[in-house]
Amino acid sequence: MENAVSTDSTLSNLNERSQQLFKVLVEQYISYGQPVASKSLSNDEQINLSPATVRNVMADLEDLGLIISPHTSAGRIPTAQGYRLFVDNLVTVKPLRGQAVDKLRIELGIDDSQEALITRASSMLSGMTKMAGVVTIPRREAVILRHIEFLQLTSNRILVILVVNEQEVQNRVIHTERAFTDSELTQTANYLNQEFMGKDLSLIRQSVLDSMKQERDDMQHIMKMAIQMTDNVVADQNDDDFVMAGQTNLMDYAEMANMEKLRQLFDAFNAKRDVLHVLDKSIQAEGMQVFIGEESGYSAFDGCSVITAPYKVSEEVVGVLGVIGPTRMAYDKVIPLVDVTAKLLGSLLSSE
Amino acid sequence: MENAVSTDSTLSNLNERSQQLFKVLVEQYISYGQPVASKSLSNDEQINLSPATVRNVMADLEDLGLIISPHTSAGRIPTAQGYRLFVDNLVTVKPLRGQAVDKLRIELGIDDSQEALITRASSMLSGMTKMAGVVTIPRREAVILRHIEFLQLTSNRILVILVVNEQEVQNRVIHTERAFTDSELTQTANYLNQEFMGKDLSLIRQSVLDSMKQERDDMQHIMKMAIQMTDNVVADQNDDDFVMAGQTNLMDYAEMANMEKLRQLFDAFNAKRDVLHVLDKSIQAEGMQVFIGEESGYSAFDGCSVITAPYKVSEEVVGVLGVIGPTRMAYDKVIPLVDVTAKLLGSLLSSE
DNA sequence: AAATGGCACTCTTGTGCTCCGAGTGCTAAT
DNA sequence: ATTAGCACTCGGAGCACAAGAGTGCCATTT
Repeated sequence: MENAVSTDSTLSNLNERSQQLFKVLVEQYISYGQPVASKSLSNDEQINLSPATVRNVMADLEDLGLIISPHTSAGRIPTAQGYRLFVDNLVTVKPLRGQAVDKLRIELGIDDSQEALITRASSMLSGMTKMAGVVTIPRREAVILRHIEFLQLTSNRILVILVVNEQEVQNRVIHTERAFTDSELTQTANYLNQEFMGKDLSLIRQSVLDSMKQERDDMQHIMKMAIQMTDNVVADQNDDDFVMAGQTNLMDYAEMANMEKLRQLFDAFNAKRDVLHVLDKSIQAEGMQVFIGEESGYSAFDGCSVITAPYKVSEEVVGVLGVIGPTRMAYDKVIPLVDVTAKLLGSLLSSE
Repeated sequence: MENAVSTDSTLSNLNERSQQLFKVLVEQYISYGQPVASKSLSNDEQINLSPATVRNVMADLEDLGLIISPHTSAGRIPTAQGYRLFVDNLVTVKPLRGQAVDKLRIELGIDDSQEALITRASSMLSGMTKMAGVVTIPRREAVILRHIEFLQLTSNRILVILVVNEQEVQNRVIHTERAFTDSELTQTANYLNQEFMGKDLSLIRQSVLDSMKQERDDMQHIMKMAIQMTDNVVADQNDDDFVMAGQTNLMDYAEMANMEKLRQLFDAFNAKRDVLHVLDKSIQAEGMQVFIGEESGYSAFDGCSVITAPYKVSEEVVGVLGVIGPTRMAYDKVIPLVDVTAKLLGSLLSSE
């Protein structure tokens, strides 16, 4: 994890007891949402210390920047740094019971189309956590051409239909300088289909470019179009998309009461760019990620945590899913849920 | 308009002066968002009455249910009923200057694809009003077949690609009982293309059903599929969709400060159903509509007004667009804006 | 030396009170 | 019919005060 170093060095400043105390404090705060007082910790059955002693420890924790006091006569709440330490080293995740996993699998499994599956995964994440769920549309590295077809619309507009990866249909209108006859179009399509069916688009692009050097001039233009088209498709893959559900759940949290902040958050959701960027980090890390508060680098997300996990189809990472909620969330439950959902989604997509 | 009767009968209870007074009151409230006091009205240059006289009139207006006082020592604000009267009979709309219309046209015109056009229209509505804009995806009554194509995926899954209305591409996977050969599929596609290109889908459906009675059994199955497909396309048209922009603008209005209400509103936006239903009313009325507060029949929209206008492609209504904002909005400016945008969008879609 | 009891101190929260200003409704005068 | 005048109501701001929650620190205990 990125903050491992600083987190670990902080950790080495803490003896067993302080860690335990801190852990309980975070857990209590997560449960009740109120600043935690020394007395309240002292009452905890896991802790056999007087409030006064607890206060001494808390003072240390505060010096280390793990907790902070909203005001003199309030208890302490964890800082972003505190959450980081908690999540990286202290949280005891509560794995889902097998039964619950089965339930998830069944609920997810009832959809057949890929799109429905993604949507459902997203709304399940949101439903189970009462926060916002997000799932990216899967993107395979390889884009395999299955079929290409040209259709003349008007004299200088041609509709290109491209079937890739089993059943994704892409289409785009291309403007040409001169009119083509139907037979020219059919011929070109046939050529491309015979030559390149089953091949990867990026390979095709290269081949076509090469062959254009010796090809007769006639075809040049239409070939260029095909190239252009494949570029478009590949580009489309990049500004990929995600499905989000349960954004409005976030409105129910007290920490989101600030309308200005809430608006920034929802704007970020709509603009997609920032969310996408955060999700991207997770796909690159190839493992579960927890972003706490502004760590993600976007001010819209401060006060929020994002928990993500990439999902795989046949050993290849094709997407990410996750949950977005207030920093004060039940990490112990959400982390395994995201983990399991990613695995389930991957396996369901593979078996499709 | 639906409430014309009750509105008119209220109107007949009001003399010229009361109407004028009421109109100014609503205008002031819309401008400043504060309850309007008798003194404030009396100061207005259009009104030459003492505060005391104004108070007498206001008392009448209150008896008629047009205005209400939040508490004793506050001014008056319009009720939903009051807004209704104002919008139906009193508002002086401020038509957009020709220059502004040109600007709109140019900004809208820079997009070429239909989808981009719709999206842009929606965000322009939201941008200009600082409220939420909404535009339904256009739906033509007639669905003209341009091209159909079958593509075998696996032995019992066939991908049907349908090009309709110039450049909309629809596709769907159909499960079959037996495998078809490529030539069977090509043959069927050719047959359908030759026979039905340029025809309306619903006609095709009927023709195919008829011809199936005498056609050889072989084709039966694949024909059924084609029917099924066209049904799907038509059905898709019905559970139509809209594009919304600027929802978050609404968060900035004081009247939306209640988180619970806000959530209901956003939930309604996400569920789409209620919004769609309100928009539907407008498409049926074939003219501009103003829904005030709960008039729309959905509690999620109370405190909000929805202003809609249908838009036409070659004389036929194909969609609706509109603006959603707080009941307290500048009707005099928003109404003409929605009107003009609908006309512009219609003409741009026609000329595509 | 570590843990704790005790205590002074700080800060928030809630309550009750007063005062002021805004606006109304009514009545009597024009 | 209009208006001036006036009593009345209500919300909001300001203030003082008490109660309660927690802390920090020191002196004491273990």
